[in-house]
Amino acid sequence: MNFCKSNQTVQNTVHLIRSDLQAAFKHAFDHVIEDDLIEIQRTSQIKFGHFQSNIAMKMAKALKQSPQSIGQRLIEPLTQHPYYKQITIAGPGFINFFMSEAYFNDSLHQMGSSPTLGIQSSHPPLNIIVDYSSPNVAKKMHVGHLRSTIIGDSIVRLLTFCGHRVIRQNHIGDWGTQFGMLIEYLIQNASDPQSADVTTAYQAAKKQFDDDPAFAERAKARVVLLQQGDAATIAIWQSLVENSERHFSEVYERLGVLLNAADIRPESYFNDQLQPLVDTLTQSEICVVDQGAKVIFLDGFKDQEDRALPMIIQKSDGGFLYATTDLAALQFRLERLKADRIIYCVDSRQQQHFDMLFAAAKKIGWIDQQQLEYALFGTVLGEDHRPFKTRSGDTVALLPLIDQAIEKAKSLIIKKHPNWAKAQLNQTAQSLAISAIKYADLSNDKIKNYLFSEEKMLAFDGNTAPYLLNAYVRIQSLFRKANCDVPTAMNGQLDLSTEVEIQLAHHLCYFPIEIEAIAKHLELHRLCHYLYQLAMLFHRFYEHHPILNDRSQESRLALAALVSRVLAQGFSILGIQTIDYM
RNA sequence: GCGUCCGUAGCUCAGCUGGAUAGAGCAACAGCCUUCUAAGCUGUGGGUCGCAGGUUCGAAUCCUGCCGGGCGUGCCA
Repeated sequence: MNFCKSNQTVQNTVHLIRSDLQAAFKHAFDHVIEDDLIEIQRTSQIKFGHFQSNIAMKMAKALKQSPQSIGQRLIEPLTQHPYYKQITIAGPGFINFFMSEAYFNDSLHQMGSSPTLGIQSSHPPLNIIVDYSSPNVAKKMHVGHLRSTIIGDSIVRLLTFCGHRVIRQNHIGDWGTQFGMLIEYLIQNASDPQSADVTTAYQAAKKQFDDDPAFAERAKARVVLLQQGDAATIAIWQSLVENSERHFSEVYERLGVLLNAADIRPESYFNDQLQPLVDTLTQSEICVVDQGAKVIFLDGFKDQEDRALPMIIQKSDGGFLYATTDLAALQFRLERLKADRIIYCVDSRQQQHFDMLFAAAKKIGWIDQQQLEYALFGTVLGEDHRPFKTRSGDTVALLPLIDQAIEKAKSLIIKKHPNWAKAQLNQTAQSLAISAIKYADLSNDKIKNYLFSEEKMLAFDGNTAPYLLNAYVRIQSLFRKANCDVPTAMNGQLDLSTEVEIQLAHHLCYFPIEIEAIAKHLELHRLCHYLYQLAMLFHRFYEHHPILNDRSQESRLALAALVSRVLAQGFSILGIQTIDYM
């Protein structure tokens, strides 16, 4: 399956080199080698040229010749194409290709004339479901929801950019026994469920549940009322849900993520389907009764005593579990939403649960060609390398965390621009802080735990949002000074002459290929790394070359314009807002 | 115990399907603003890639076994 396709000069050039090598091989050794045996890769260092092939080393044994002599015979007939500037044999036998200015001019021109920077939409588009964020009603969103929300949002943007039909699913936790005690507590204290501070109420309810047996009894009875659909109970529950959803919306809006009310498909949505689902699975003997519970046994899962560990889908008391809801949600996504690919953006601690879910779906026979996968992520750690908590040991709430980052950004901006108007200061600080939080998360390999450091994420040096945004801001400033804009500058004639310009061009050309690879494996940190290198190369270019009022102004502005577009496109995929001043 | 993930410079992290002398940033030291945003650029020092085997022309990368750490492991989510 193709998740994203790049089709432009670079890729055509890779094909060109490959087929040239193939022809040369046939000519020199009367031997046909298969396409996929000839890898063409980007060189590790600029002194080795722009592309390289290791085919001479691969074939040395079979041909009983040294890689160097094989390489030598291969490159002789290769030197004709105007895209090749120089071809050399080096090191243990690499064939290094140095590309010509014509190649870079053509590549950049083609990229610049494409509205999608050379990325071709996937045909046909796939229905891709991204399950992310998934906060719980009756709890404020906290740092534990941050990664799923940010990573999921970026995955949605990435796959949308690649031309897919992406369906967001926010599987919020709005059902379960805990609502019995919460509702009972609110009734007892005559609290308004629309406006109550649910986190505090929840904690108090839990405490009373543990300490007061009479309350616990009433809470349990309330669960039954809720499940039976008692009108008064449902009304309170509904208010609680609305209360929480307003809070979720506020967080999503402040973070600038795409999730909205229409993406919410809560646990309660599947309530009616749980019993029928269990019954069907029982009838087909996929689900069996074990120790009083209804379970599905799956190969390869063991408990602590090395016995088969089943997935429990109905408790011995008749209650359902999150495995049941997830199973029903999966069925819904496959059958009703016609999912081709489903991506669960969840904490890596849930891996086993989802392994079981996927295995169950296969056992039931729901899965044909569709792909179930997850974007697993590690824990957010504090500077002490322990899970990120407040000083008192509580989970860190999201809104105060965002506010704090904004304050920090403000103080940094004031140092540089003491005279900025309040509105500009606030707006820039907000953009910078949100970008910093997102970028810090996305730039780390998501499977690893990551260290949350406000200091580092807002640093102006290194692989941070401010550093990248600064490259963008510098370009916008250039265009203001030149009285020109990006689309106009894009039409300028390129005339690349220096090593730094060529390096920048070479890196730009790789954008579509990077995006293609990133979309396949959902490696967002790789996009960050790519953009970081682009920003670094641009800063170097900017520092070493005069741009305005230089005889190369037209060419250099065209180059800057393309950098601007690629940065902006990259930021857009990461969910980062561009700014024009900082 | 079993499963799973992680282990790369003092610190935070890259290293793509195996490829050349393992790369950035921070921190340390030394330079660069009468021209486009110095929130920048240039240079120096710093690594037994957890350990040991194996596969290979070639291993941080693949395989096996250890060591260390996180997480999960039957009716919570």
